[in-house]
Amino acid sequence: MAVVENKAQQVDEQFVKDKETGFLEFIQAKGLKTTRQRSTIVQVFFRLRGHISVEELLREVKKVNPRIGYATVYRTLHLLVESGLVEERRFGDGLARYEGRNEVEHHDHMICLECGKIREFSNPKLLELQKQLAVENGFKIFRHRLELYGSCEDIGECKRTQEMVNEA
Amino acid sequence: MAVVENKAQQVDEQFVKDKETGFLEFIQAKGLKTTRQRSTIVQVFFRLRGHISVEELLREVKKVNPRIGYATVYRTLHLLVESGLVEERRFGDGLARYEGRNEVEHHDHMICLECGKIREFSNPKLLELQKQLAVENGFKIFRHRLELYGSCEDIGECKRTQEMVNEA
DNA sequence: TTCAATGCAAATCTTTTGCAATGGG
DNA sequence: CCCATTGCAAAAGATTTGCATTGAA
Repeated sequence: MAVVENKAQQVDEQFVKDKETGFLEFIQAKGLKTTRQRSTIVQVFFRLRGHISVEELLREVKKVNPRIGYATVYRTLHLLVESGLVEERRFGDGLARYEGRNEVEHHDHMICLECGKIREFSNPKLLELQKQLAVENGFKIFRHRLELYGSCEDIGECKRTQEMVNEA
Repeated sequence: MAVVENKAQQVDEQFVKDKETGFLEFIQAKGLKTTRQRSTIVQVFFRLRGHISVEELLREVKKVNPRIGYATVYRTLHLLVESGLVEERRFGDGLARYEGRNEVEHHDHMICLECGKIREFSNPKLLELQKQLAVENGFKIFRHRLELYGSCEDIGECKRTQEMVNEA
């Protein structure tokens, strides 16, 4: 088991390192400075998976360097978005979440209103249809966002999760 | 011209009255009270078109009754959303916008990042495809949101708008 | 009469900003 | 050395809430 974890960690570390390199290139191209704080934040961010809120990120960042505060995390996150490595999302609760780009090429979201689980999906026909509709309207798409809100109860996911929560 | 405006106003008033009735039914079904403020806010809201921010709504509401404040507008808006007559939307600038339901049955949005214009569109094939994808994932859709971000420059809308702004 | 609704101000929550101190290039 | 970056705290902006007063049923 320790071996498997090490393997996974190595893969992760390569992924994280690539992202960090990409960010440093962006930083340097803009004539900005590389700092310990920025490196820490970027590394911690790309070790996390999913849709990360600023609060979650700061909590993890503080484990590495407790002196880093909200301001620096916000500022670095904005740079990450500007660099194109990260996307900002807002799902309804008024608070931004951030997601590393290219974890999967592109995807949309199904958000379960019962259990809060967020599932990712993607479909080429959908992209094609969107592009077609844009052309019909003389509109050029830079990016899009599609969110399906509903319930994943049908496949028992919800109930299972709820029960696990209740049992805990 | 005055005649045309009257005609339009009459149609509007019928629409507004229908919405208000629907809201009062909801209020009474919940055992809540109908108040002057709530009527005012609902009427003013449904006379407006488009994607209305709380600030915009309050400004208009104050023209009718200047004593009404943010709190009541927020609270009434929440009731309207709960009643299903109104939908809340968030486009990226961190501030909620509200839109009357059924103005058009359902529609999605194209948001121009150059000029900020928001165009509505809708397409049955899109709905069909979404439903199909949901079924494949054992997911039941209650509602969805699709936003295309890009540019409407191609059809000259942007430029025209920009020039008008510059000339002003 | 009773209890929900209102209006105001204060509180909260997320995000941004000013500024003195720090530190990269 | 110079100027961008940091950390803190204060500010800003959107939304919610506590509470005394008002008003609908």
